[in-house]
Amino acid sequence: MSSRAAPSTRPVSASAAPRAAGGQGSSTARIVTSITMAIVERRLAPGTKLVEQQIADVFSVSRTVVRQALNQLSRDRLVTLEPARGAFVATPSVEEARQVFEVRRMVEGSLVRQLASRITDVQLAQLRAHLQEERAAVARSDVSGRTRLLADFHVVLARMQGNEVLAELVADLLSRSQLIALMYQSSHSAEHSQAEHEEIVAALERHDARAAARLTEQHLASVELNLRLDPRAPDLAAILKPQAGD
Amino acid sequence: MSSRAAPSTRPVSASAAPRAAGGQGSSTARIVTSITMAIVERRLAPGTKLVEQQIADVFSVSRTVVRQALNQLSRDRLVTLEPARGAFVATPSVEEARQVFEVRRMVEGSLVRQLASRITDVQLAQLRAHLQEERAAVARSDVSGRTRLLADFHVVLARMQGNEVLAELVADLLSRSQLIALMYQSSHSAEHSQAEHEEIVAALERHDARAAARLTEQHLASVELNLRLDPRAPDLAAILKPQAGD
DNA sequence: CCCAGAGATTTTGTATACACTTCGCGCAAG
DNA sequence: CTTGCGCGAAGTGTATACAAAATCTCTGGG
Repeated sequence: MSSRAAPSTRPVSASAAPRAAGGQGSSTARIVTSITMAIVERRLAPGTKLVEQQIADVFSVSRTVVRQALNQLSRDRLVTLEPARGAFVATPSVEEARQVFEVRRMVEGSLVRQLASRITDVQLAQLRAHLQEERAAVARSDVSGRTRLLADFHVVLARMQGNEVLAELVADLLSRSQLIALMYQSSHSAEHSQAEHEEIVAALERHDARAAARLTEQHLASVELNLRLDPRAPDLAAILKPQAGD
Repeated sequence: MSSRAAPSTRPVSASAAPRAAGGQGSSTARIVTSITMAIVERRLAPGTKLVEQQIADVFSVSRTVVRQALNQLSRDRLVTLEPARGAFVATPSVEEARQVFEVRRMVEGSLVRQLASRITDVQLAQLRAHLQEERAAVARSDVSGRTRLLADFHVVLARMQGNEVLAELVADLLSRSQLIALMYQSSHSAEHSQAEHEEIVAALERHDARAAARLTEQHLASVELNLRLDPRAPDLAAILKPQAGD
């Protein structure tokens, strides 16, 4: 039984985690999950200060545990820790957003290119099932569901490569992407994203590596271009009016 | 001044860190650096148990701080945390080793391919300077110096893309690679690695993206193939005789 | 001689306490 | 009315204390 590297508590991406939000792992994992969910589901706006004692009260634990959780979250880039000042929900800069998407294009492009040749029928069936779920969520305007499914698509692809390190990397980039997406409110419609996913899967079915990679990179470029990455409005702007979106 | 994303205390790779090992950052960063160095310089064998109080005594701090450091190290995959059992120097499995190298081929391949077209003369000069240092270290059989330089080469390349997220990712994969390399003692000679670096830079000088990418992927494959990744000898073997190295 | 189990010891996990830094408010001077 | 200073409140950083878990040891039985 080749022992898995480490548990590492990655909450985001429901498909991977059998047990969902409520999590019953170690108390610190529970807090990490809760805060991650809160950020991704935009109940916690970027820039929000996270006071240790308040969080400790909410979860009925000591600050010790909360600090551990905040440390983990800072490694995930969902939270930034300012020495002696406290923890804040991260406010990724425009530059960081660009960089994250560039890395995603590189990683996911390569991933899909390789996957195209080796993908199995079972995996293709899995993908088609996932696409169906996406379509359903989009159809019934299930916002939080479709957001999760559209993100999970990428993690599902990563897992299919059978490379856990890669899957975790993609999951990591994805949680950051979600924070970015909600900060620079995307004009990219869910329908559009969903349609692009269909195209990628179609290319994979044809085992057309070149097309699959190109479509993936285009998809990510398209998502990025539809962010409001106005260079004149640095992160501050988003911080100053956090209530804008929802 | 686009604010950098986060400090994040990445000790490995000296070129990036102006201040070296002795580090005077926050006490927890100091410990992370020290332990990282110790692992990479193989003074701490894989599988070694890291007892919190012992470390606390060494650095004259409380366990609180040590625990933070161990948490960070576990996020870097240099240490694994077993609940209620303690922290151990990581013993990456053969499978994990393969996966890390696969991801590196994907990421660094893409990176070099892109870099080939946009690389500047100044950057090429930097690379040539780095190669010279490598040659010097190899020539004078400076083992720890050449190990560091050969690893840094990859981080230097990553930084040149001007993508901090990417650079950190590569640095991350690199520290894991170094742990892997020392666990599955490589038969890959430093001279060989160094020569391959020369070839990659030569391709970059010609702005030959295809060749540069191919050479990079070959280089990484070559490094991986020269590891003693004997499938019959799982991680346990290395755990059972932790005192071998030093 | 080997194995199993209860108690002692070590070590981790969590809570609490305290010092030091930062932030906000008020007060006084210009 | 504005501006600078200082004091008080709030919050973080670290140490210590205590409880729970695991490991080790020693003893008794098979």
